[in-house]
Amino acid sequence: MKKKLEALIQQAVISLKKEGVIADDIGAAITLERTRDAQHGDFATNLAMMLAKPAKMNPRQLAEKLVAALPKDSAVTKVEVAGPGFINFFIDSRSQYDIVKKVHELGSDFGLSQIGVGKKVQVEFVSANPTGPLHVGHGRGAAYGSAVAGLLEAVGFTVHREYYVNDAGRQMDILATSIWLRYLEECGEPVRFPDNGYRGGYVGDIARDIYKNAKDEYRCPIGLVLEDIPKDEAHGGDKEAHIDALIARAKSLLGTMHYRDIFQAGLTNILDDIKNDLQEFGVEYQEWFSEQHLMDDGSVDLALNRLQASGHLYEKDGATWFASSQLGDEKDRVVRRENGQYTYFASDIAYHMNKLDRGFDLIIDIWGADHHGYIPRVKAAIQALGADANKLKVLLVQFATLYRGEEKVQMSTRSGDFVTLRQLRDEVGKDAARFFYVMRRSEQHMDFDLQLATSKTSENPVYYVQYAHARVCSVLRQLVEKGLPRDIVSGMNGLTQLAEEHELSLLSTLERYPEMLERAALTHEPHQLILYLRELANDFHTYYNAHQFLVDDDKLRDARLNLICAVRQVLANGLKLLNINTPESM
RNA sequence: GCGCUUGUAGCUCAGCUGGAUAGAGCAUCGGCCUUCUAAGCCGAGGGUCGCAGGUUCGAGUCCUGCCAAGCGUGCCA
Repeated sequence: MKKKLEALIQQAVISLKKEGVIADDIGAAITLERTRDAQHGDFATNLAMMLAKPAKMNPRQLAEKLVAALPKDSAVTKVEVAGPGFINFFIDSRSQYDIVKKVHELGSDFGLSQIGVGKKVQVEFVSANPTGPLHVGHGRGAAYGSAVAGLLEAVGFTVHREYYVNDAGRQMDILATSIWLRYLEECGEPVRFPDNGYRGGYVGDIARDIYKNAKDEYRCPIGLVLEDIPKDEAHGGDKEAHIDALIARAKSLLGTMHYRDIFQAGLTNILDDIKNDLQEFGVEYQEWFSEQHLMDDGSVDLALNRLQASGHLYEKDGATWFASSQLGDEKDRVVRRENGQYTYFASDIAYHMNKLDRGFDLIIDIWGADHHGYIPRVKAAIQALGADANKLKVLLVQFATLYRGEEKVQMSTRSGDFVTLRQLRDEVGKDAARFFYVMRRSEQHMDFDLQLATSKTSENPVYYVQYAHARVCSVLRQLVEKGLPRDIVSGMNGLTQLAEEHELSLLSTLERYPEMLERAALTHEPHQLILYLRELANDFHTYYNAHQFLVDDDKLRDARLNLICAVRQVLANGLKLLNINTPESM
């Protein structure tokens, strides 16, 4: 209907141009929107006001001329000029009934569109370091990322969901060393745990597993481990130097093979946990991409060679720098340290080169908002590799600030003091967690009160939407219990009986679903979908309280049942897209 | 200091990319169950859209300057 009206308006503009009322060269981007107030009809355009100035005409006069030039259409009952120059369209309510048939015919396909067909999009999200279990901050990225991916798929894009596994680098060494020290404790060595080590209980769990299987195989006397190690922070030293020395010591005492055993035990264990966690959260990936793999297959070298060849690298102070400041970054960045090691950024350049080489039309990275300063350098890298920086779209997710009632919860991965995603799921369930996470705009700060969210009796909006779905199911059960017949075809033929205000309102909300979905997908804003579902549920609950569905009049009953079944279908389509359950009873 | 983001009802947040009288959920107050599930519905109160200018027919939305908060500003990841 919206597209139809836009076409009509376009024709009116063309004919006015032919008459010379408006100059040919005036651009006319038609903005047609649904009215908020029923007095303003169903759709309205501000076109006359937009064109008034270039056409040198009074907006209301121009609006009158536009209306006069508008081709007749049976679906449009009235067109009027209002206010400062709005053109309001009133739609024949009979044409609105078609939506019920359409939903019924298309079923779970209703709302899908084709605008993304033929385009490949990569969505990389979560990508938390495998140094510990996912916490509630990652949960938001997971819910948001999978919702964005789902939306893009719904409008036709081919979506590749990917998790970048940071399985190389210093953090992983710190983890491995932490595990080894816990293991030594298990062996009975009097270990003093480093301030900068990973203190979470899972580290000890992994260490105990290793001890159970290997006994003393990896054991070294603690005296040897600590010999000549610089002081830790608690003793007036530098915690970074302390842990780095411990890592080096672990490697030298254990030897390459044994060190790798510990390292792998940590990586495998934690990564499996993350995979399992996300799966239970309803998040699926097409690919888990290993950073180490980029190192091993020479991609990092290749990427740097390409930057070297195009003149974007230089040497200074013994390190290799990327001249990103020439491509919009604040300053140049080191890619290879003085000690010969690549920086994290170097492998990230290689990773994005890899993404580009895979031929995606659009690359979406979803990051925590604390990484926003990183965007210019990655975009610079993409440009330096000869690609269009606009191919990369970085979406930021603000971390949720956690509260327990009034008290703010401090979180630190290192200290192990954090609420895990799994804990959250156990307490509030997958559905509530997903819904809650995606309810707000992603770049918006979000206060997450655990007491409220973990309270079973809390007024959680997800129940509100699910309840509407369950209620329709319940009505259909009642129909059977009362032994009443249902004739879908007759109901479709009798849709025009649905003239109550609540019914017309539902029809128009249903019709909005596809365009809402398209917008939510293209703007990467799943909260639009949540908002819509709450609105649809609200319309339904209001209708439910105002009118009886299982009335004696067969025709009317059939029509109403068809309407509420369409509501149920759309609720289900939206909830499934968000991977939230659609209970038949509650 | 500089950069990015945010500032809307007591609280948590929407606001369709510049439109008509700024909305919803909690919370507060008042109503609705012998009738398809009250996890629901109806109603009321509650606002200097951080502040001050500017752009124009029209600004919560755009531009500038302040104020406040968060994050970033490593040869960390």
